[in-house]
Amino acid sequence: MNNLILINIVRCESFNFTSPIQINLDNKKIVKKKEGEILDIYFYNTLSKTKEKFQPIDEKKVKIYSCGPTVYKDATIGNMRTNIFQDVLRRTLRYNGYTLKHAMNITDVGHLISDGDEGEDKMLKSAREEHKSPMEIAEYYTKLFFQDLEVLNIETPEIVCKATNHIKDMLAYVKALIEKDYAYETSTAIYFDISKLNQYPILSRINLEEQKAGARVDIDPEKRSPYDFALWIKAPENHLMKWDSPWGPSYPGWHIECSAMGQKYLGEQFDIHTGGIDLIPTHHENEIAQSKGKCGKIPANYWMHGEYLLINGGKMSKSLGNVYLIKDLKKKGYDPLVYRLFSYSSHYRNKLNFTWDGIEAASKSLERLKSGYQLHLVGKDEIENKTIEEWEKRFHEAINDDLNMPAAMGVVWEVVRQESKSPKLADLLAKFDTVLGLKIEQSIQKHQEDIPQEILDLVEERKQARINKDWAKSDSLRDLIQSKGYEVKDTKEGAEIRKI
RNA sequence: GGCGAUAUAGCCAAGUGGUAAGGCACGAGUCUGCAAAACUCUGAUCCCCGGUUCGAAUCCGGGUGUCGCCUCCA
Repeated sequence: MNNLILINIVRCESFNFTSPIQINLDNKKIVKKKEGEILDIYFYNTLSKTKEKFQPIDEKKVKIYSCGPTVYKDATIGNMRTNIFQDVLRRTLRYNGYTLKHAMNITDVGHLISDGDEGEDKMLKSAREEHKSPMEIAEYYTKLFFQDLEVLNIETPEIVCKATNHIKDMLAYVKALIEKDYAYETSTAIYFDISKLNQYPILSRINLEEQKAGARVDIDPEKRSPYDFALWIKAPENHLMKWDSPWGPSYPGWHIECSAMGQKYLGEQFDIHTGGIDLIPTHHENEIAQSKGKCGKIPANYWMHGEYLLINGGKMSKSLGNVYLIKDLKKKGYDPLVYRLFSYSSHYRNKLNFTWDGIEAASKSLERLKSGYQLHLVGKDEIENKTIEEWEKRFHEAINDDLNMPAAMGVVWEVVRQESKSPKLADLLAKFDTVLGLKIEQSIQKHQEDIPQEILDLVEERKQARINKDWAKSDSLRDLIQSKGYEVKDTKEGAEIRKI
């Protein structure tokens, strides 16, 4: 096992634009606690199905594990909703004075698919379709993923770990499970034996006896229970991604990477485990099973899950052609931070319905928010500290109440709308923005197309006409510009041109 | 078939026992050569039926609708 060899992996060394561990310097910016500012935090815990008071293992440092992206395809705005939720969680904990140790995996080993191409690995499918090596695919999509995080102002976790860099750790984990008799070998794989657990499943209230096991999937006759899951899979001959192991050329199962890396970086028990709601019944259930088998413990004390983003009231799917990416927002001229604000219109545990009308509404809101901030910045009114403290407390209570962003935004708008304008209120909004992450201090980023010289000339001509107060000419030029596909608006800073 | 979620103004959405936050749209107004932007103001008794209570959107029972999961999935 010490002589771990990569088989058939092309250019795996080149996949190093992110090192296994990234240190995020931003994490040093800690909001200091003042006297009387300490408030309890409450999180909904999927384990208990209730909202619980948050009590970290360490007094000051919170350890979090997030299930990260599988990098064989584009990350959708749905994926990004979960990432925004996780980022708000980070920022809220820091607002409360905690430091963070947050680990996120990059799944660069594919998993079995069951929708048609039986047994073909997703990573390999992408590789075949795009005529690239699996590592090139992974590198490409990982890069795109981090670009999305950046434009959404989502902080990079302190630790980012790739599955393929931790094969050794996973193998050790599986070996330990076999030694403790929680796993068994068949002709095709190493399976986890759920009958050895005192309780399975833990997160879902499902009676396994009543489930029609295997009704929609072929049952492997060698499995002791239909719910036993693969820890390690023996690779077919033509399989591209495989590693040497005590069971020959093979590759890891879906759940083992999170267990192995989570334990490696955060220990046998840490504070919070996050992910999308869809991970509950299978992935997180099995992660818990693995950890109970190896360490006798549930790995995290709090399990937090983000709900789905719906598209026009239904599920996002390729077949319906309603899969949207962050770049689609940019194409339509929206700052991706508009999507971030849009996500605050609903609580993270509720479904949120994506519509372009909703994005347009959020876009207007973001502009107004920024404008409100600017108005306060140059204000001269006096505001009592007591009033500010009151707002601050209400905002703080909202975010500490299981990240209730819609309620928090209510407080934000009260401050924005406040009749008395004062830089103190601008400061308050800036403080709120350490959690919101909307960059309200910056002017809005318009993703404008390059404006042709012809249009620019017409705009200049119109500018002269306006100086001469030749309104008829000015208006006819505006019509002409519009007929050529551009819209011109007069602002304090001059004409603003936008492609229609 | 099993599990779960949800139903609040035109749209999005907080609120979990004391008489409905907020955003967008609409409308009115201020400003502006006009338009746009910006700013101010304006709207709902909470899916239906029954119950508990001094009092329910909020608790209980029964309906109805919508959505998700049970297969890889944020």
